[in-house]
Amino acid sequence: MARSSVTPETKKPSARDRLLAASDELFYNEGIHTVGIDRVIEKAGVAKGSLYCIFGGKDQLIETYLFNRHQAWMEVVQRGMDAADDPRAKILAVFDELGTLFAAPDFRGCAFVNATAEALPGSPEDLAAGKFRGWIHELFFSLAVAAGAVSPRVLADQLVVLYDGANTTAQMDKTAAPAVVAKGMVRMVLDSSSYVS
Amino acid sequence: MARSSVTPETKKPSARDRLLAASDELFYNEGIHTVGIDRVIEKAGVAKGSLYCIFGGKDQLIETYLFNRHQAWMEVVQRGMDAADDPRAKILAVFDELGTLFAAPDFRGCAFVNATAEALPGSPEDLAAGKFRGWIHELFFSLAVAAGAVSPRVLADQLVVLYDGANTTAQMDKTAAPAVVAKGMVRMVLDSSSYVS
DNA sequence: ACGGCTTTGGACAGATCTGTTCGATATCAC
DNA sequence: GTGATATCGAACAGATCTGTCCAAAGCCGT
Repeated sequence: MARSSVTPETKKPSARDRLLAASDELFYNEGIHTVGIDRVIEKAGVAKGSLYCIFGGKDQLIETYLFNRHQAWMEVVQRGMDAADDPRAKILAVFDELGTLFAAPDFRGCAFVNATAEALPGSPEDLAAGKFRGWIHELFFSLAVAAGAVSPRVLADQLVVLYDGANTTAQMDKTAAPAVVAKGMVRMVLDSSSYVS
Repeated sequence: MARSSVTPETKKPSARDRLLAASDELFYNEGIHTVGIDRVIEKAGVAKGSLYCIFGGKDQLIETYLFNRHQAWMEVVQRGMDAADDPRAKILAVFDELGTLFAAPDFRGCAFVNATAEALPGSPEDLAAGKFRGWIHELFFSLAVAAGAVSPRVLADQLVVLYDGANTTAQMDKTAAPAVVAKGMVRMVLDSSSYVS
């Protein structure tokens, strides 16, 4: 998944990349606190010493894991929005991307919501989640502005709730349907909010 | 909070109840895997032997913790709905209760969503979350039917997404506002869905 | 007051966790 | 090849975790 450094596509990935791939899968699937370092290095096929040489500790590994998740998801969303022309279509495209995300067999909810569930305030997980939330809010606010909504703040808040709702419902009920349900409500709030253009 | 057995209100609570009060606070605030048994028994002021005599192990303590959370929340919602007369008002009442929940200083999201974040499939947490989800869906579906919606299934699905969205957004952004935002969208979907009566 | 039950405190076992250390080995640039 | 660097393997330390055990002390109904 999320490659951190620019590694040539040839040969076997570096220890760092194998570590990141393994921690991504394990942390996401089973939870950050649930998974020990030993599980990660075993899956990555990397010596424990290398992990502490490369990352310095579990905390930094977690940080990088969340950073890469953030980065990868931003890129997916960006690509989805690029394929749409007008702001309204871009907003809907975000929820389309959510739909394909939910349909992935290993979907287990938003990594940041899950990390927050087992994070103490001020922990690396909490800080990463804060950055992610900032991005989400900026994304929907700028889209709401671009869409020419009379109250972009209101529209953005609604979109955030629908985004989070789709995510959580899909995770808890193990179905991709909430993406469609949320998209319907997105159309509703878009229609209810008056446009300038 | 959630008292499990019928204990007289006099004197100091039983070891079992102190254990449940402590685990409720610790598990909810810091996560289930994050908190060890020692923390729980220390906060409860109970010997470790008592815990294993009363509950048999951490798993059963977790089960009871989640069971009581489910029970307590059901009662709050029920009381809120009882104070409303028509189905539409009952639906809105659920989101009002969410609002006061979010405003509580120790709100940290839905206990079942958080538990699922660190739970493996088939674990006690996962099973408890499944029961909770069943209740949520039944609740909104029966309310949708009672409200005379043309497609109660559709309305119920929308309400579930709005419920989950309000919860998650409030948790992640540490604000009670999503209850109001969601309530606005609830009115929207209620108005869009045609009524028989 | 007595007997049954709960609870206590603390020691103990075994597993697992993070993190450290270090000599041996693989890899790669030159 | 040679040297620098990355990585390995494995043992080790110290903390923490769940769970067990048991004799002593407290509590409660009768």
